Amino acid sequence: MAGKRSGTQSKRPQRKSASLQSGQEPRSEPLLSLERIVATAIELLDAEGIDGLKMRRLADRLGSGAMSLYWHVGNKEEVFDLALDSVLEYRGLPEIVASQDWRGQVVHMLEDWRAVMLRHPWSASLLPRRALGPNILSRLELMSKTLSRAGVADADLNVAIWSLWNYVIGATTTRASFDLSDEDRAAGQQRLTRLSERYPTIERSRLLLDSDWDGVFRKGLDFLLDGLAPR
Amino acid sequence: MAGKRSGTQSKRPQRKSASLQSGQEPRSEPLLSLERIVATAIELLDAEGIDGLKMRRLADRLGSGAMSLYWHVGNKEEVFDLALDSVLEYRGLPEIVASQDWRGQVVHMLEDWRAVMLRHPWSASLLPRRALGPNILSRLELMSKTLSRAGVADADLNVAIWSLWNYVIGATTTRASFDLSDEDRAAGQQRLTRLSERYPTIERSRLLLDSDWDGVFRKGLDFLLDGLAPR
DNA sequence: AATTGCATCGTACAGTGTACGATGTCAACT
DNA sequence: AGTTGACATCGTACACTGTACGATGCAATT
Repeated sequence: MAGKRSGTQSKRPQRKSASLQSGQEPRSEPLLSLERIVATAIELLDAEGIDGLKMRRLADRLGSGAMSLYWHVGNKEEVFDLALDSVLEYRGLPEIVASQDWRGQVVHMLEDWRAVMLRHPWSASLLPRRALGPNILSRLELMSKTLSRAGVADADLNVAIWSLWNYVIGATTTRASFDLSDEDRAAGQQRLTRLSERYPTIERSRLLLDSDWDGVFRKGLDFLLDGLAPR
Repeated sequence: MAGKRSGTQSKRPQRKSASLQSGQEPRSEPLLSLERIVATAIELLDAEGIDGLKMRRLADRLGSGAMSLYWHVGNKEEVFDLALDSVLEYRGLPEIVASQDWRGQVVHMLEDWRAVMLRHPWSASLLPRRALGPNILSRLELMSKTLSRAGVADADLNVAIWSLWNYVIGATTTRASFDLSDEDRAAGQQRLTRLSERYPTIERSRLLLDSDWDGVFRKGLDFLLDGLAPR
């Protein structure tokens, strides 16, 4: 086995989860905290992409030494996990959740999801290979509840959820991978037109060039929902 | 700009594409060749995962020095690109392609796609962040052609293709991320049951535990196809 | 024999994540 | 007041990574 991933609990000092019961402030500004680390990591990821996140650079932005981070965090992978889950927190709109239009709710939840991941393109390519954090699970839970209340039978529930999940994940990761730099984009287009005679159908429909991503997402989602629960 | 990605053509020596017209054997066994490098890289990826592919280890397996690889390959990223595209080559079954059952064809192509990516789990997490190679484009082209022949209007073609693509990508990446080591699996399950009171619906449907992945994939795909082209 | 292009390799370097221990800080207890 | 000990920060060091650069061998051609 080559597995070297550490479990959920490490034997590191690792910092206790919040104060036990001595409910007093940590005096003034902690200088370093999990929240600040994660927030700054997200900034850095947004600005520099997935390969731009280095522990030293993160520490620089925080005005601390590199090794100081390891008091709050077990390793770099944990930073990725926390950043990903943090970004995916669902700030649900109560008025929509309270409505009876379950289809509208589902569409809203999924479009919100997609919007978040497109705002932070690194999250799309990270999601497939990281564990499920609490915010991700919350989104799944909320979706389950909505579908269940909408009358989807328990037997079909898992199929419905996974289908929608798959669709969103696929759509965002694909979309994110097309959000490359202009340089890459130009190179890709050049390569494609050079090979256009080998892919005539794709070329004709201009599949890769001018797809209306938002519209395509919405229409495909409608098709999927039609299949899941014909109206 | 932090972009350091190289374009399609590098100014490296890089090896000419096949022999020009002096059609003679390169004497005996080339010891090193693009094909052998890619094949060995796939072996290594299968065995050690995405982080297990190091240039030195790859060279060891090939019985060569590390730097020798760079004659055939521009950089490590190119190895990923080649391995990914190589694995995704479609060995279509003519009898199925020739049939008139377009829905069967589509299902077959997508299940084959999924099977390939589950056989090489690293490919699932790689696909979202790499460029589209010729084999991937071929698969898209074949799908386009099939759907087009099936009577899907040009206006709906892109929606249909992207929806199916999204579904497959999402399903395989999700599935692959659940194919962790037993250790991780145990830790995840433990964490989930510990938090089960916060996710009652998920817990009840056992969404994360005993989903029948193959069945779910097939059923969801049927739903999607129903929506795309009601029978 | 000399040249030329192909292919391989050894060495070296600039980064990377992080192990380890030293050091500072502050609240609580004696 | 003095001591302790948990919390938090940091400097240094190391193993390991991708790969730039130049030396070296080798076959075919001149």
